[in-house]
Amino acid sequence: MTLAAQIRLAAEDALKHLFPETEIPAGTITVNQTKPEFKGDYTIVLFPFLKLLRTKPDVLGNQLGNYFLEKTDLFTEFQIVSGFLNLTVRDNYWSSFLQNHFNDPHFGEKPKHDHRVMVEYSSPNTNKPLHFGHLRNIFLGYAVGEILKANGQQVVKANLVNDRGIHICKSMIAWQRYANGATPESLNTKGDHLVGDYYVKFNDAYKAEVSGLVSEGMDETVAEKEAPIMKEAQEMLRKWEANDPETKKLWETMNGWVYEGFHISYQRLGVDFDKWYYESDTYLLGKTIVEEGLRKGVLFKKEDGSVWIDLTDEGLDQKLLLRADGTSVYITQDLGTAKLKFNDYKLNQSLYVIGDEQNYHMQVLKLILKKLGEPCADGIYHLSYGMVELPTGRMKSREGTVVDADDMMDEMIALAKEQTEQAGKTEGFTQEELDKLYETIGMGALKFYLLRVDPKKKMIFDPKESIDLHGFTATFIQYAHARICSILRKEGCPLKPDSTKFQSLVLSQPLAPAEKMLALIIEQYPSILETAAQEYNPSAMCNYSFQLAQQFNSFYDEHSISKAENEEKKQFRLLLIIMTASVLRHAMNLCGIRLPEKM
RNA sequence: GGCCCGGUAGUUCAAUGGAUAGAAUAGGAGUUUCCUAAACUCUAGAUACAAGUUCGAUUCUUGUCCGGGCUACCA
Repeated sequence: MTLAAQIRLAAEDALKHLFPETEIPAGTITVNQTKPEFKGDYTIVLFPFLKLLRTKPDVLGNQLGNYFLEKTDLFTEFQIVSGFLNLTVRDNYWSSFLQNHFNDPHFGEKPKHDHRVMVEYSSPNTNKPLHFGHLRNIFLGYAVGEILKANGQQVVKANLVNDRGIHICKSMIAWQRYANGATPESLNTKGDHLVGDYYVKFNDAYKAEVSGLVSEGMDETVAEKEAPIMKEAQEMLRKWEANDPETKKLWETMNGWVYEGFHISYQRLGVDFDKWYYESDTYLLGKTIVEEGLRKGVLFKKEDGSVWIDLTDEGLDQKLLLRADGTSVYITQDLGTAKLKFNDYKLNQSLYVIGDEQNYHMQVLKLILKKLGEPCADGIYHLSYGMVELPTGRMKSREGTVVDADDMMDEMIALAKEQTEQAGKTEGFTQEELDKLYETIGMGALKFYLLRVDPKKKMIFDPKESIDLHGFTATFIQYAHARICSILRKEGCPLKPDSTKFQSLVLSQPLAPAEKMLALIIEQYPSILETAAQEYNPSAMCNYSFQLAQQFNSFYDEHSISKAENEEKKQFRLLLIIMTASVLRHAMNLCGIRLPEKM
């Protein structure tokens, strides 16, 4: 149990003893870290109890404080400052805490339990390569999955590939028209980029045909429907749905190219999936659910035969579920897929990492399932995140302002190389080690940059200046970690040392503020990890890791480890930095960020 | 029009209803005979506006203003 939780329990216990008549409502006990300008380590806020217990802050503070000193072994003293009870934690608490946990590479994790959750993320279309906006989704989904795992949940990471539809047909048509049989091999291109290029070519040709028709006097909206290339694409989609062998073959070939490209990108991004769903398998699902809904009277049929649900009670509109011709729409297949997921894995919960422009869609999806009485409805959670925008606004493929994901990775790694060389830190590395280091630094910076912000907030990305390797970055944390490793190497102390070595440590001298603060921050890690899981928020891990690295740097500057004042101090500080490194590694690893031992 | 989300230093981000609103970066001033200066120390700078609830509001409620998203028989 974390110290803050222990203090909360102790306070609860004290209040029960001191005021047996009064019931203290849950949640009224607030325990905070003491502000640096006051003496003490943790603070209990007294205000909420004053009215309830009809007492004064000084009186209550003294009662509580004395009770703690008498009944627990946690504190050495307390101060009362205007309604706040500031508690000073016994130094030996920190040393024994470190001795108990420094050797545990899983510090902060929770035991496994049988809560099954699926995290669906990435879910790309197969008509174009991944871009910068997708990266936020991918890192977020991966990190949330890992964070939930560390909290003991059974996680299935899933990718639902949108592999069919008119957009894919557009690429196929353009390829047929213009490619002359070109393949990724013949052009020496990544397959996803090749297919994306023909998607762009389609749009160019389409635009040209429309403006041609307009100049011949056709109305623009009519021209948009009548352009031959668009009609070809629609015809191709019909053939696909009719299982035309030739169309299917081309579709399989081109999708195959895209998957090869995606797999390279995913591997480089360091993310993985336990389950792949393909829309070509799932797009017909959902119709049976609709039929059942009709039988139950939850849905209704209009005169033309189309099927609807009325959500006006919930402040929403009526929503179409089946067209008049009986074909399904987007949300119909989502209903089916939602149920499929729960059946496949007996899930308790199903997370969808999807951009916030689909908030309404996801709300409707959940609501419909609820109205249909599907048990999976309650487990559905939309992990909504804000768009990544450029200073000039949204990225638009039509305007060519999309930042390609592969390019972005290359640029970051190049930046890492440049900065490392500039700082003259390449000595003592082989070329192979250097390349690995640049990748670690570049990818780390990219991931941290996208994860450090609260997911639900939209973020602005300025390709020219946004990404820095100084300040609130992964590099800062990586550097602190490398420094620790360097010290440990020189001290002949392995990263995961023998736990018997430090067992005899007893403090005879008071801890310096920088030492104590570092231990205090480390001790909070389990509660940070828990909160990050509850809120599905990896930015908590980033903020925390940065704070920890920052405190380490201050400590490092002020106190020497190798030349500590005496052996006792040296032992304590070694424990401190071993655990600092271990927690940093753990926290960043959950975000997919690696920390080098040397940089 | 309706619904949803956001508005905090010049900029990018923090702050379970708690003390004098924290960082980073850009700006100013310093630190290297000593474990990695990709670091450290000091300095200056912000809650859009107005009411309300509260001992206490960046946080909760309402209204106004600004920005974004959604509101398809597209996926």
